[in-house]
Amino acid sequence: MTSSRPPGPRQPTLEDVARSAGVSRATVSRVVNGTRNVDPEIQRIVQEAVEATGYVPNRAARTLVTRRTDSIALVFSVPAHRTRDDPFLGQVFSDPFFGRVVGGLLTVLRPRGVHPVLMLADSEDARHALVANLRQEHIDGVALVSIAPGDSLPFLLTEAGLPTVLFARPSTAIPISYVDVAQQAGAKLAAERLLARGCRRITTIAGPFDSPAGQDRLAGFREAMAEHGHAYVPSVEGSFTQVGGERAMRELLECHPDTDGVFVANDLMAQGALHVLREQGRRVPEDVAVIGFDDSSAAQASRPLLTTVRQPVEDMAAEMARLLLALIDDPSQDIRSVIFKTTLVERESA
Amino acid sequence: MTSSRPPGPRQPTLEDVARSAGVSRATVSRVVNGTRNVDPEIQRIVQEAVEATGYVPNRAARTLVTRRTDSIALVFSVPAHRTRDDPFLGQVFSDPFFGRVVGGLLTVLRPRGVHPVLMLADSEDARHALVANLRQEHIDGVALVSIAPGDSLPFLLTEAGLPTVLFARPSTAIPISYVDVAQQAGAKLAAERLLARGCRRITTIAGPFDSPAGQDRLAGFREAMAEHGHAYVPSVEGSFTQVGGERAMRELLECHPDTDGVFVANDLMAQGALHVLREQGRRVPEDVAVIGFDDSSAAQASRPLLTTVRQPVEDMAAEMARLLLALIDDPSQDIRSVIFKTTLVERESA
DNA sequence: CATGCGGCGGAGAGCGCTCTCCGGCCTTCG
DNA sequence: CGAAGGCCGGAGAGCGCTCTCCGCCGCATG
Repeated sequence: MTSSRPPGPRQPTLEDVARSAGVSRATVSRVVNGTRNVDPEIQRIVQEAVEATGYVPNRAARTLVTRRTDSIALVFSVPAHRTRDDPFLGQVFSDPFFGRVVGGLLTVLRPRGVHPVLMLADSEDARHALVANLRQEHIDGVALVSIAPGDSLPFLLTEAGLPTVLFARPSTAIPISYVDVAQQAGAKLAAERLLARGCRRITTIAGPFDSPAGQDRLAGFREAMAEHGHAYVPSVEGSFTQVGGERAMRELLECHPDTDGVFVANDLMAQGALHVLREQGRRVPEDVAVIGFDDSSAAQASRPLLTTVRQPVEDMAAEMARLLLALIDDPSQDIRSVIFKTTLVERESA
Repeated sequence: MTSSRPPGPRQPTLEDVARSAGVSRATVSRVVNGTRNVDPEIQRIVQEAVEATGYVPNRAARTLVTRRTDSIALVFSVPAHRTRDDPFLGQVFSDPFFGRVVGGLLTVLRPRGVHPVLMLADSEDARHALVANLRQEHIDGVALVSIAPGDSLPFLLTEAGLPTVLFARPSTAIPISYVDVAQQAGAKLAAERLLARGCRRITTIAGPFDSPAGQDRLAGFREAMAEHGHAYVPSVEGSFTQVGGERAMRELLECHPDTDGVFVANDLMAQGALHVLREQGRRVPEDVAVIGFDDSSAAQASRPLLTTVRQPVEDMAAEMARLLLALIDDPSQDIRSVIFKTTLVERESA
């Protein structure tokens, strides 16, 4: 562990630039950071010296004094136990959702020169290690995507005083900033669409009951249905995975063979549901209309193309980044939540 | 930019621990890093002092002297222009492949306490900025996934003397370490499978001709077919995306309506191909057998389930991490390549 | 008993940067 | 014409850590 880099051609330092430009270190620093008025002529000279020497500031040195790293942690907090439907660690990341979050974050982070450091919290140990890690001040803040029910991380992080923003409402009420979509309103869009199509025997495949998204979508859907006189909507819980959706759809068809419309709480499950419907000879949307949630890539990969409630994941992630950067700039800032609107993307399945 | 953190309760430093334990800074450092023999009794005392004070080493300070960051860059280098089939930045990341690489890397990186910093190089400017960035010594090495044809980054990185490992063979010969699969052997598996099934009018949807993977899979497939007396295999170039696969499949069916077996150079395209085949009333595998490549999540999301050539992406990524860490430990090391075997995953489509 | 040597703790010099403080100069105003 | 104030560059003190060097001590060896 004591390996230092071979001496080699040492990187130029501020000192070198200063000497080359015939000014003091402080002045070079000021020019490089644009931090105070510096005589234009001197500025030019310094710029040239920087070019000539090929100087790049050393981040560690800068961080040591500013206590700023210009890095944030992008943490995915996931359940410790793999479920039947999701046996692999890899699965967490093979969900396209993951990539969309990253993409959205980067649109905001890159122009500001902030780098995301990827971290995975998949056990209670990992969560604590992570907090210790973050206390090493090698990160300015945390963008947390938690899909672990009853996750302790939001709490641990706020407790540690780390600027944190969540993707999606925390499952227990905690004073913490987050971005989310209007889940219930989204579910309502789905309900209205199904009703407008003339569906009368409507059922739903819900997300896990221990996830806020699962709860909200189900609640929103039921409420909207109730408003239209449908007092009761049969539902089956699924695990937000494709095979979970298949299993749920089978169960639903068994108990409610006359189903003519299904709201499925996410696209992955909806994709599974479509497979089962086809397998059982039901035409979609003629016999059974299907609406998903997310508008993920699965929605366009499925046949028929999935009508779904669009969640603007990239925009949400971008906003998460903005909130986080603001919070880092001023930690005393009030916590905030930003709720995004959903839209119904009408394709073929409903 | 001049925001310092409010003073607050300062983090304990080595100095604090040393004082509390009644020893010198150096000794505490030695205990914390396990770097030299220290009297067991003193070791114990120091440990306790560390616990008592809640000390965590400051990474920036450590990095400043060791020139080690314990972070690597995970760089995705992608084409500047979006293609018709892939118009969005987000798409790069919504490919499940991305997540699988991350998952594999983490299995090796985490136990070693190394963090991946996510970076995206999507333009020539971005690539140069990235190199400058890396020269700030805020990263020990680079794991590069390049899907940009003729990418300059592998060259720029080696030139800059940064420890680098590629995922997949570089498109131009460059002295650089990489991991890859035996693409041609994989394509051969597909060929043999199709032939064994009795397919006689075999065609293929190739990947982009300017990507090594695209070339190799096509070459390997053709060679294997030739070995079995099939001198010529009609092929259409696709873009490695689902709609690219659809387009290619349509074209293929138009020119070669008697096709009874198709090797598709990746699963995403194969998924598109399956849709087109169904749409045109061809049964899979009875009328047309289809084999994909990758064994990505798309293979299991499609119906019929896709028979495909498995690429052990997670294992490859893990090996990439191992190679990189070794290279970082000893930069004078010879460059190496590790080639993984493919296997045929037999499902329903062939 | 003198000498050598290995083991182990302490002292202190940086790593490269930022930032406060100071002082010189120029401008401005009484 | 003198004092006050503003602007801008330089000096220098750290930030928290590692690591080399030094010196002490205890033991083995001649």
